[in-house]
Amino acid sequence: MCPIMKSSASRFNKCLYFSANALARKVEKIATDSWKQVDLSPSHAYLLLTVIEEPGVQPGILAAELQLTPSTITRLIEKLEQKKLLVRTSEGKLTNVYPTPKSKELYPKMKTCLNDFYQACTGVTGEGEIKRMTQHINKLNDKLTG
Amino acid sequence: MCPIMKSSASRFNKCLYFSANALARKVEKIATDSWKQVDLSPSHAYLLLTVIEEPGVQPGILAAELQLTPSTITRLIEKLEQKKLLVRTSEGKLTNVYPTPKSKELYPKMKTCLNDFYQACTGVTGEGEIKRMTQHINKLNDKLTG
DNA sequence: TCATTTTATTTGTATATACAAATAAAATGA
DNA sequence: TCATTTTATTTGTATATACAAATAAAATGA
Repeated sequence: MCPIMKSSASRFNKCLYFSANALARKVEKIATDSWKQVDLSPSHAYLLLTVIEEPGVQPGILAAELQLTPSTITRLIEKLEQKKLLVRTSEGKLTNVYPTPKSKELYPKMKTCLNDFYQACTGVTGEGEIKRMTQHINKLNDKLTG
Repeated sequence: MCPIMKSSASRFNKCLYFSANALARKVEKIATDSWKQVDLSPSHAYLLLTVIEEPGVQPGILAAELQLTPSTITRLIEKLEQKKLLVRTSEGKLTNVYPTPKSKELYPKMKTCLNDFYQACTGVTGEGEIKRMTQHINKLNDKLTG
């Protein structure tokens, strides 16, 4: 590869498929590092945060908020239940998810992780650019969902 | 959820982790649809395209160009070998990957898929915005790579 | 009121990808 | 020149996620 090329340069760097995937993987890695202190993967962490902040939230709501499918939400909840970080109660077809004392105890540390992640991102290119970027991506997301 | 909220709106829509992942999954889905005509997943398709255009390319080069790890490249190659779409030859520690007649025959159809994907993306928000977006993402990717 | 449809969740299974370790060849340098 | 280090690739295993089907409860409407 030509040494002047930056890392994203390739036959496909014009292609949104590559750019979007590469970005997601890199951000995933930064997030994974940030959440290591509490021994949670990013998606488990965000789900748990949501449950702590909205006790009793239902899986369907979690799916909508985290933009994941219901089946993925079920799998994440199962794992966190095993770790005694949350509990499920069922009534009819509805399920409510609640934090446990253990996870509530973890909450301040999780806030720190969230902040660490944000710092790690803004450290690379500056707060303004990350915010703008995130907004742009959100707007595109909305259009692609439409 | 407040009905005025757009789909990306949630407690975390300020978070690059969510935005980047959600975008990647949506783009992945559009790409998957585009490549269905040739019965290939997007990553298999892009790898195969690269091999057809650079016969003899080595796995390490593919990893760099497609921004995937070498182990993922090996796995993709194995699958495409099974489908008789490419072959590997080894000499010492180096491996060369070549297209087969079958894959060369597929090439024009693949070009069509590539174009379909591009049309599907630009159809949503316009060609200019997709190009700008992709460039911005690439720039951020480069910074995150260090 | 009860058959039908819709909604919420879970289960079975598959795909995409990565990390760490293994393998094996090539390059290096004392 | 040969022991050590580096490089390229593969293998074993794990994680994140989705789709389709199953389940089961609730809502609907004739």
